[in-house]
Amino acid sequence: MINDARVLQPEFIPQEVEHRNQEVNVLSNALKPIMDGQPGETSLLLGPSGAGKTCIAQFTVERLRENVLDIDSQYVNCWQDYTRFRVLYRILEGVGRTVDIHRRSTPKDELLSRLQAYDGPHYVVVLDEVDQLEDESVLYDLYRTRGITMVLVANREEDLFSGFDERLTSRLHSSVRITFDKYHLDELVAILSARARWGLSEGAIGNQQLALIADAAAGDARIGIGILRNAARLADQRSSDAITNEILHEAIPDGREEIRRSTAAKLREHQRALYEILTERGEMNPGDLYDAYRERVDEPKTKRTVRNYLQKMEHYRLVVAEGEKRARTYRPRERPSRDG
DNA sequence: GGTCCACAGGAAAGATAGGGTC
DNA sequence: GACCCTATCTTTCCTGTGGACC
Repeated sequence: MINDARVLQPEFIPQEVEHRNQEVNVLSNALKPIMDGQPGETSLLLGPSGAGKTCIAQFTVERLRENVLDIDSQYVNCWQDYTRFRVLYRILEGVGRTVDIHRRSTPKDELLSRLQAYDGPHYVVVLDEVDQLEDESVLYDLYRTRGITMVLVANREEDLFSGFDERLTSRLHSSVRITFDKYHLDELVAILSARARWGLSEGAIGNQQLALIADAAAGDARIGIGILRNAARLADQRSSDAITNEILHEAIPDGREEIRRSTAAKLREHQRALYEILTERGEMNPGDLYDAYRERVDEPKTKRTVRNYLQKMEHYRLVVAEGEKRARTYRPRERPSRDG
């Protein structure tokens, strides 16, 4: 059933992309000056989750690397590397300059100085989920660093710029913007069909089943690929030659839920306790939530720390905070539905 | 309108932990 | 091993805000 499991992984970068030629062309043009030894234009990729932003950014940079001999590139997920130190560290890592940098004994200014002293080939840095950065000043520093071209990936422009200071906003306003829409049903079917062709044995899945997955994914390619992966795994476990409708009905809820589960799995003990309380009880006010949290854990953190945790979980898109001041409530973010 | 209370979130200080130096 | 440096996490203190109650 599964010939190549890599193509069903979310981080897989395909050799060819479906239905995003225009976006690839715009980004390629923004990066084109690099081919002549000039810096590329800062690019901003915007759009909803699963619309192909990350994939297109990495695909285009890879294609550039095939055409330019002297070029370095690095992908940084700001969701995981959200501090200034970690972003700079990850970028230096991309050019092998972290050998003697230690997490807790190297001042972050040293990291920036080292990056500014970089005199190697032109360096393209893809900063994914850039709206999750704790300290956006690192973007300004990177903007001013010679030899670095930034490709920024975010969901919503308003959310991104709301946290930036004027200096940075005015710089980024002149960047190349590429907006991604959700995939249409037939586009998603084509993407899934390609993945099935590359990763599964012939005849493993039919068009009707692909359409079912695409319909359930509601325009989100990550969810669609997740469902396909789950379905293939289930079929494999049952020694079935093909993914049937029956298998799909089992795989669809799991595929939708998988992204949230993997995010929740990264939470620390106290954060997870809060998240579990909210998923068990639904919407709660901060006081009740804190009381329940205190009962659940052995050594509870202070209210202020819990507020920080909740803020972080809101950023992770696990929790929704509604209302202000005394009217504030928290609830777990609903499962993605077909209605979006 | 005044007061109380619950809440958010900023600032600063303290605690913690990893690594370097002597 | 003691001490220093640093990033990161946590706590404490504080201000501002808005709803509830009188």
